[in-house]
Amino acid sequence: MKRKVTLKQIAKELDVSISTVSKALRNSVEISEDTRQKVQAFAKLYNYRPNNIALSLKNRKTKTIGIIIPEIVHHFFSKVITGIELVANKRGYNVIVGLSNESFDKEVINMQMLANGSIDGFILSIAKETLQQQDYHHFTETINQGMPIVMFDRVINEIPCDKVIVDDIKGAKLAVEKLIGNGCKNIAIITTKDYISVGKLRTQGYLEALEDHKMSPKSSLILKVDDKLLSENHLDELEKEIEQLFKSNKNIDGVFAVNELYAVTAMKVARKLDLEIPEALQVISFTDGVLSKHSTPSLTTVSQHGQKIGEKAADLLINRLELDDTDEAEEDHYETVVIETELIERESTK
Amino acid sequence: MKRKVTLKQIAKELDVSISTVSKALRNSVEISEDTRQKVQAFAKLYNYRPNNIALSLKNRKTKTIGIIIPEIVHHFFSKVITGIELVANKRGYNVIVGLSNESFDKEVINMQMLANGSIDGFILSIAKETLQQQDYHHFTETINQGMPIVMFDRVINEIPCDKVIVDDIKGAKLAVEKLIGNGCKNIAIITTKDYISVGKLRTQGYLEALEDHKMSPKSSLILKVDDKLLSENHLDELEKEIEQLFKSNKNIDGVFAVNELYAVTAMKVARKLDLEIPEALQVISFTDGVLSKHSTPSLTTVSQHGQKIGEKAADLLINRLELDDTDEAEEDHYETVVIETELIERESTK
DNA sequence: TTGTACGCGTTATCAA
DNA sequence: TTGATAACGCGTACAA
Repeated sequence: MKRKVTLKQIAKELDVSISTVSKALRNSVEISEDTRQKVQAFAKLYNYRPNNIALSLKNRKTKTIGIIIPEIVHHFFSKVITGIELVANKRGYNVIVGLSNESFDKEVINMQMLANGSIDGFILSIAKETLQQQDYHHFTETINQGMPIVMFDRVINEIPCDKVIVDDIKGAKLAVEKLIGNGCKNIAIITTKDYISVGKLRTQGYLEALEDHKMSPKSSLILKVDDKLLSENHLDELEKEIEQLFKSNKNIDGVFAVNELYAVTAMKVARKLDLEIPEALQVISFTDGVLSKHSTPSLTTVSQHGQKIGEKAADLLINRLELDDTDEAEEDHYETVVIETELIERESTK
Repeated sequence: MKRKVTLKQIAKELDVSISTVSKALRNSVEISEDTRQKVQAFAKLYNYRPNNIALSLKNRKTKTIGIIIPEIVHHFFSKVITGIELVANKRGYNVIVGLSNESFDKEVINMQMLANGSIDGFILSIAKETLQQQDYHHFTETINQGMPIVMFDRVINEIPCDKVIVDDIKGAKLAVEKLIGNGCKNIAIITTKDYISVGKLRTQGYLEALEDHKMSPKSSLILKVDDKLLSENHLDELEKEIEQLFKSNKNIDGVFAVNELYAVTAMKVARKLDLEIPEALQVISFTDGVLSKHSTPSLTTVSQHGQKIGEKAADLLINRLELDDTDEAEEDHYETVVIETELIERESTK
């Protein structure tokens, strides 16, 4: 077992100084052709690679991006990571992942672990618990220490950082307008409690679309599901709530769900109640994931382009990391990029 | 913007030496109660945290695990990551993720990037292309340099390292025997080409189950799909192949698919051909993911317990990393842990 | 053309 | 009880 070879070892072996080796490897003109050859040959033979950690310490940058997301078993988030990783690697960065598991404490701890030199900046989406508690000191502190953050999807406007979001309101409007255009008169929404910003915004889009078309929203058609029910363990309760919704509003002919799971579950309940899709009931969901594509019938969705979000977030972060320190104007100017949503029509609508 | 505070700055500020500060913070008895208090108060005020990179350089370990997987937008792999992250964090490690995107080159490059000091060891699942080319030098080289690897799911027996696998053969037998027990006489398998080791093993389990029950396998019932068709862009072709299978073998009454997508697609084709599930056709799939749970009908599956695989892999790796260097017996002894599969019965079987 | 010295932030050892 | 020094691996300014 040959340990990783260092400059020092090469130097000793070849009986030259460390800096000579270093220079020779970087093709410095200071070094004679002769020794350069010799050193490079030796280095190649022993498969020399500079130690990243030493470089990080020296350069005071790690070329690593920290990602903090609520969970990874989630089509949207893993798409975002794919996008981040793609751009990061292309630009010479690595990606280190922390999961908050929707918990405030884990989010804080994870950020602390990574902020102590392990990474150059964060890309993150905020945990539900953090959003509820509205305690954002760990973000501001991180930023104050000079470590940039890019937030995506679940963001806080007040925090000074770059952001990548989808236009949830517009996307929701798009969906609801599609239902209206298809002749739906009584459109229900299945959404989350308001402290989930995206849920709130999508609800807002729903309401705006109705108002724009002179359809007065009815509170009985707005189902705000407790997000505990999002967990796989509470599908039954979710079903019951939706069944209740359908039964007490027999005239529902359109459903807009703020995520795939709600939509798929709604379709399941509809089937149980013998509501034909899309004839008697049309369904549109936010978030274009695997479920939508492969459900029966397949779901019309508002796609958020998760990968594009990740790519954009990574570009924003790396751009900032590689800003000239002199450019103070740029440093103080934060961008909020909106990634356009897209309506993908499938079988659940006419 | 206050930069991260270092020992040096604290020392200067308090007019003591760096080593005094260091010791005071680690509660060394060498330091007087007085200065200890003073230093700790100051450190707390300025929110001092030791720099990870410096520690890594000094200790020659990073407390970071490198994960290389083919893709992350995949229920199984993200479950595994969840498991790894869980154990890693609990044991004080971070997790850095590289995606091979099923490409040999990206796998090699990613490993090289990380192996230069960024991490202490790898947990990985091998890219398809690597399996095809059967070029494993990057694994052996990494191991020879003293960096341990734990492989999961897609593994190579010949490589000396710990491994975590599911018993694909047994799992497949379980599934096929369930179909046989339910009265199926003509069971088809939809699998991958043989170079995908898990596909091959699951096929073997299928064959063994048939033979154990004196049912002679028919080659016409074995559909080996080109894995190009696994991509979302080629669903049509996949459907056609499966439709062809069903049409030329009208007596098929059971299908065992080696992954969810094949199974869901098979069900879709079955519906098109008016084959009732589970009355006329029963379907079982390997890999328990979101699709299985929410498809119509929901799928009976062989669950691989991805999270458990991740947890075990992380434990194996960290155990090895924290082995006493003296224990050579342990060092040379590699373990292969088999995570039991479990048949989860849902609506697609009787 | 080559080598010395320094610093990145930390800890361990040894000297004062 | 405190401080100076070396070392982890690297690159570079400067000296030889």
